[in-house]
Amino acid sequence: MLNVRKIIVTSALIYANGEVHLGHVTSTYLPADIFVRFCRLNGDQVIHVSATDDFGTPISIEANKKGVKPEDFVAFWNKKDREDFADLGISFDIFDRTSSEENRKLTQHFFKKLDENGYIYEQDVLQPFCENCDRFLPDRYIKGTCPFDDCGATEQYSDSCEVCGRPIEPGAIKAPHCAICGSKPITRSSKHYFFKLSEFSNPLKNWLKQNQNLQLDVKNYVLNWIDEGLRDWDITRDLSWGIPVPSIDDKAKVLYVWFNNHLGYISTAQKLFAEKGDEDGRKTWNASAIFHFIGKDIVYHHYLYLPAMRMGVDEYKLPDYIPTRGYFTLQGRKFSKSREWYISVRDFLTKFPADYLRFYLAIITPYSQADVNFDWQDFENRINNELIANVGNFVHRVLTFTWSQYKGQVPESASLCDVDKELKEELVNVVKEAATEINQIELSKGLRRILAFSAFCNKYFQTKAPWKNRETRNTTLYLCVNAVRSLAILLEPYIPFSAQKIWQQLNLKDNVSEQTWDSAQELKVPEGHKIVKPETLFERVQDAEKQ
RNA sequence: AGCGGGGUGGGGUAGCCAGGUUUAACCCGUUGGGCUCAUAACCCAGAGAUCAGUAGUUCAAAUCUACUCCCCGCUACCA
Repeated sequence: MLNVRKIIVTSALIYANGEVHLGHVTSTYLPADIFVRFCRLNGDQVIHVSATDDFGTPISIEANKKGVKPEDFVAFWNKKDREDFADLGISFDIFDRTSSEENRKLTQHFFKKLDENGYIYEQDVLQPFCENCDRFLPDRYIKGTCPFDDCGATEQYSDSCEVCGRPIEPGAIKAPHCAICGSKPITRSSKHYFFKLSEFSNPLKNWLKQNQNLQLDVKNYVLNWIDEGLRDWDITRDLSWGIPVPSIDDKAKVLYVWFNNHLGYISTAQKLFAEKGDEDGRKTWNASAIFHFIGKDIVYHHYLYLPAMRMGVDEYKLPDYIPTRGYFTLQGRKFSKSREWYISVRDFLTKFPADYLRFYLAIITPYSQADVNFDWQDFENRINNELIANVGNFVHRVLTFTWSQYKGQVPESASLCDVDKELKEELVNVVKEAATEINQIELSKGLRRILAFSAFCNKYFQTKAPWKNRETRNTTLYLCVNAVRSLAILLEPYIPFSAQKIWQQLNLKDNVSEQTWDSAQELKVPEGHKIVKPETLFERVQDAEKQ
């Protein structure tokens, strides 16, 4: 292990105004976590970074409505999100917030640098203004009637209609009124800062073309976007909840959330490095492979704004990978909180173990922008047939056999027959092949490969029939117990809680997460080792379809 | 509308980017058999698909190209 890989993995920041739901988990947090856990087993120097995205109009409005300070509002969600992630086994090395001191500083630093380098300019824009509230009304501070004749829904935000789902052009909304007090806004001029995104068209194009790690479909999508012509980007808002624009004295003007939130990846990683005594976080950042896991709803921000800003400042390297996954649907219908068609992590965990969710989502989520459908019947089938009947069954039959026939002591191995040797070869193959898939972020394929190994083990056990072949059963069980240990390691990235349970039933030292991936191809459980009394690993799922 | 993704045995999917190594794979369901260590779990054998349609490229296409039909998603000043 001379060349230890240095890896920084970030999960897209969750907006601090609501609970973690299955959509977030599917596209971002679970894939990132599986990958990170694998890297840890693999001996890489890896950190998993995320944070809550604390600023912006919606938070400002909601805090206002509830009569609490935005600071307290986001602190509440930060705590709640942490708990949800922890219970799901999402293992962050640091989970911070974009409103941290570190991120404020870095954001202002970026603004100043971009300004110095000539990428920022001022321009007056006409903004809706509420005279009653004495404030400008950005984004979602305006509500009105959907302008499409066939819809006409009332009380819609001015940017898009929740009822018909169509985006609304600025200024097109009918009967506009202030979302706070309801009065009719007037138009007033306001000075805004713009980032010259348009100047980065060519550098962005070159970077996209030259980076071989980006998904082809996403890359083409973004390249098309660039060809249509990039517009400069308004990076300020007339709002008090945010990071102030440095060097101006207007407290009611802050930097746009999308200007600062992705800088949270860097500031948070640096904070962690500093805590570990590494004061030159920039150097470490630039020496690492950078992975930003995201959902396809934020492709623009991560493939255009983020790299352009880093290019403009030229201090922090660009991402190497931006694993992007698709939209989440529930029973074939679009996931939507406002239409009450969604499942939160918290709700799910009151009904089923975290590993069931991890397993199911991991196996149905491809490495592409294709949408992922959560179906309760399918969930039940896969858990019962692919997790329990395959993995659970193999582990359980081996351990209970060892317990009842050998009083829990792993028997001694004799010479290996061809079938035994085949099992040993399969062990080496699965360790290598699953690692290849996971390294390519093909997490679903990696899991399928491991399941194929488990199925192979069941077949092996059946073929060897240790319950009647007394002369070979010692060797059979010796190999099978070792295969169980290997499965625990291989499955740890996917189902860490269950993997640890298997580890404990095997009565092995330390935690399964502290093992090395490659050790899974070895037969490390010694002859004569004593296991503990096995217990059922998984409960079958019955009638998953409710809610 | 533009762009992107998809249409594979009864259901759900993989394979397609790097065409032949596939007699098209996997899970469910289904037919018959076996086993009884194991959570009605496990194993074996079988039935069932001209890979949406049409036309091409090629010695060879589910895989590449063009067009057509259907489904879904995205569209920057919305996190």
